[in-house]
Formats: sequence, structure tokens, C-alpha cells
Amino acid sequence: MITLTEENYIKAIYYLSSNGEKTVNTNAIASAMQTKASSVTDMIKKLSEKNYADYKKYQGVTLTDDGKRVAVNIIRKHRLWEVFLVEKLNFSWDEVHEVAEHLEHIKSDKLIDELDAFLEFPTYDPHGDPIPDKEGNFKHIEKIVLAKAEVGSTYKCVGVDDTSSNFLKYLDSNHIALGTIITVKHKEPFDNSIKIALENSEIVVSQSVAKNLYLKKI
Amino acid sequence: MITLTEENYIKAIYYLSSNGEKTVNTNAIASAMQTKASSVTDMIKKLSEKNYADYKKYQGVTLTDDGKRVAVNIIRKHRLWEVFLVEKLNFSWDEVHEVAEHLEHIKSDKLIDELDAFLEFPTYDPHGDPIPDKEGNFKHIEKIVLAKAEVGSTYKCVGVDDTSSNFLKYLDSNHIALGTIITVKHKEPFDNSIKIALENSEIVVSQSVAKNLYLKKI
DNA sequence: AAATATTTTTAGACTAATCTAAAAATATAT
DNA sequence: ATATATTTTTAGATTAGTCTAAAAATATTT
Repeated sequence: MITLTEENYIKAIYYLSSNGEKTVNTNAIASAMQTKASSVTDMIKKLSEKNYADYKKYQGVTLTDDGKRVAVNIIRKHRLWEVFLVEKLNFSWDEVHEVAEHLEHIKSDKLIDELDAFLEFPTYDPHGDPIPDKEGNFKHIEKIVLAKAEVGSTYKCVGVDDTSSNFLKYLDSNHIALGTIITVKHKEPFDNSIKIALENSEIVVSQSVAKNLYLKKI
Repeated sequence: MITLTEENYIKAIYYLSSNGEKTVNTNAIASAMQTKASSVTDMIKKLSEKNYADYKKYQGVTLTDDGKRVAVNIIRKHRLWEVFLVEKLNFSWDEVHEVAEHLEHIKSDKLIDELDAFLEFPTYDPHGDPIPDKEGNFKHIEKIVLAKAEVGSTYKCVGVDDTSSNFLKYLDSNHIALGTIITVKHKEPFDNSIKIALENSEIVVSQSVAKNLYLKKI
């Protein structure tokens, strides 16, 4: 049996290692889990004993195939619940995360398979992140970040990096959502801000916004 | 903050005291929770400190108004999730309980209010048990148990007492569901078995079945 | 009403997950 | 390459929930 806490550690390690690095270090996990390094050491020992992680003292940790399977399954559940909350229960995209954090730990294969079917097998969650299928395969989408988009080209908004409530509310108030068509008008070299055209407006967004918005060329 | 375990104890005490008795004794809780009496003593002390229960040593325990409010809210969530599982996710009535036991502990007012609306404010769960509204009010239905029904009268099946998988599967295989019309044909004094007529069949049910099936005269 | 049985509580121990503080290992700087 | 800083681990304690075994209270029997 795997505990809720173990699942959350595995998920954290998965996300930390998917950002490039091969092994994940203790302090990074501690800060992601909002806990102390000593607690992390205890937990990664346990995950290692249970064969969810490979770990050598002072050398950081990686997930085993078993550990990755657990992580992807939790991500699948999290994102399916997010789709449910937005499409069926009128949640906005900045409200879903917290509740999905709890729902993702409910253990029932039938529940998640039926939910998947009920939602008609969605492949992306409300933030544009891909939903892995039952076998754990992600649908890859070629996307670039607004900060690296070409002036003069037109794109479709396909996702966000930062899913914090503040950022999502900012996008809402500027009428940017998944699917929104965006044309890049101008890049300001001084502060890397970018002027973009939407359907009925032109706005200037800061570099921090531009780094967190994913686009696909159309 | 109330823990998952505390919620489960409160629910158990609520059910035990709703079957007539005023105070609930330690052993009854222990057997309902599948734990030991000593663990129960510890927990009811804690519930008492947190003002969810009134407790005097050796005298059993009762829920406070706060405790009852917690219990009814969990029951509301449990039954709404059961409706969701049966109506939207193709669960059968004998499969819902276990998953609902977990879903009932998810804490989000918006989630449960929206779920209620999505299901169009159901008043009964898949076993015929009433779903309390937001204020905790149950819709009362006048029902009798098949064992006490009159020979010759016709009834509608409105609920079950025992919700175990075995009993519900028995009912399924005999084509008895909520809403099924039943006419009582004969009571056998020797073993208290009862012959009933359904739409297309006549069957004899044992006393244990007759004690667990709720009917409403029509 | 005394003896016996049952129920409930207490005392002390265990596990999972956490913490602080100190020690050990590794990394960085001069 | 030695000293310093940082990271990681260990040691020992804490809390929630559980357990066993023994003690205390209550209930039942004769």
C-alpha cells in the first residue's frame, strides 16, 4: 500500500526531474513539499525501500519505472478531475487545482476509467497540459513560449506554465484563454515586454507573462 | 481542523445513535470502526475536547450539535457522490459505497454545491436513503418494511436497509430495484418467508430479505 | 450482597510523518 | 589545497492513531 504522503513526494520528484535534471536533490524536494530536508531524507529512504526511487546517500534521487508509473497515474487523475470541475461543475481554471489535489488520491480504477469516458477522453486539461492515457502516454504538442514568438506571426494560446491563481485571473481579465488567437505586434528590447493583438484589443504584456504563456503557430 | 479519522468516528457515532439509543457505548463504536475499545476511548476524549461529542467516563457518548452537523454533512456528501457514480459513471448500486467512503471526505463547499446542482438536487440516493439539504434537513418518507406489509396490498420499493454488495446483487438478480412494484401474495407462518408478485414473476423471499426491503403503499 | 462477568479506561509501546539541532559529506572560494 | 560554506544525513523528540495487557468501573448472576 502506498500512502497519500508517499504519492505526493513521488509527484514532486517527478515534476522536479521533468524540468531537465536527472537526479533531484533533497533541498529541492523540501522546498517543493514545504517541509524540512531531514523529513525528505526519511521519506526518500522509504521510497527507495519500496522501490519507487533509486537513492544513494548525498547523491540525490531518481524515480524507478514503478515510481514514474505512480506519478503519471496521479497526474492523469488530477487533470481528468480538473476537466470535470471546469466542464461540468462551473469551476474556473484558477479554482480547480486545490480540489483536484485531493481528488487525485482517490483510488478506484473504475472511477477514473468511467470519468475519462464521461468526459469523452479529453487529451488536455483546462491549463493546456496533456492528460496521459491509461498506459501513461502523453500526447505531445509542439508549443513555444510567447517570449520566443516571432513579431508578425499569429498563434493560438495552448497552455500556461504558471498555474497560480493570480496569473490565471490576470489572463481572464485580459480575455486570454485556451484557444485565444494572438498576433505578436512588437517586442520592446528595453524590458522584453511584448505588444500583442487579440480579437478586439491590443495589449502589452510583461516579460514574466510572456514567459508563462504557451502558443502554437497557426 | 477535523481529521479524516475524526470524521469517520463522528459518522459511526451518528449512525449508532440514530438507531434508537441515546448514548453510544465504546464497544459498539469499536466494532463499527473495526478497532479496539482502547482506541475508541482515546478518540472520544479527543472529540469531546473539540466539542463534537459529550462524554462522561464509563457513561457512553453522544454527539453535540456541532458533531451532528459534521455527521449530516458527510452523509450528504456521501449520498450525492453515490448518485453521481450511478447516474453519470455507470456504477451499479452495490459498487458505489466503497468509493463514496473516500469521496465524502473531500472538503470544498463549492464542489458539493455544484455537484448537487449538476445532479439536479436529488433527494434520495441509489439505495433510497434521503439526501439532507445544505441546512441538514432530511426529506422524510413514510416507508414500511416488507416483513410487515399486508397480504394482498401493492407497494413500491423505496429503499433498502442492508446495503451490502451481496444483498444488492441478490435484488438485482431477482429484478428488484428502487421503484419496482410489489404485491404481497402470501406470508408463510412457519419461516416468515413471503411470496411476492413482481411485474413478470412471482418469487418467495426469506425473512432476512423481507426485513431489509422498504416499501411504500400505493 | 457478594462473587463473577463484562465493559471501559489507563499505561506503556509502536508506526508514520514530522521537527530541531548537531554531525557528516560535498561543494565552493581563496 | 586548505578553509569556508552549503547540503545532506543522523539522532532524538513530537503528534495522531493504533495496539496489548492490566486495572478500574459497572453490570449480572446467584
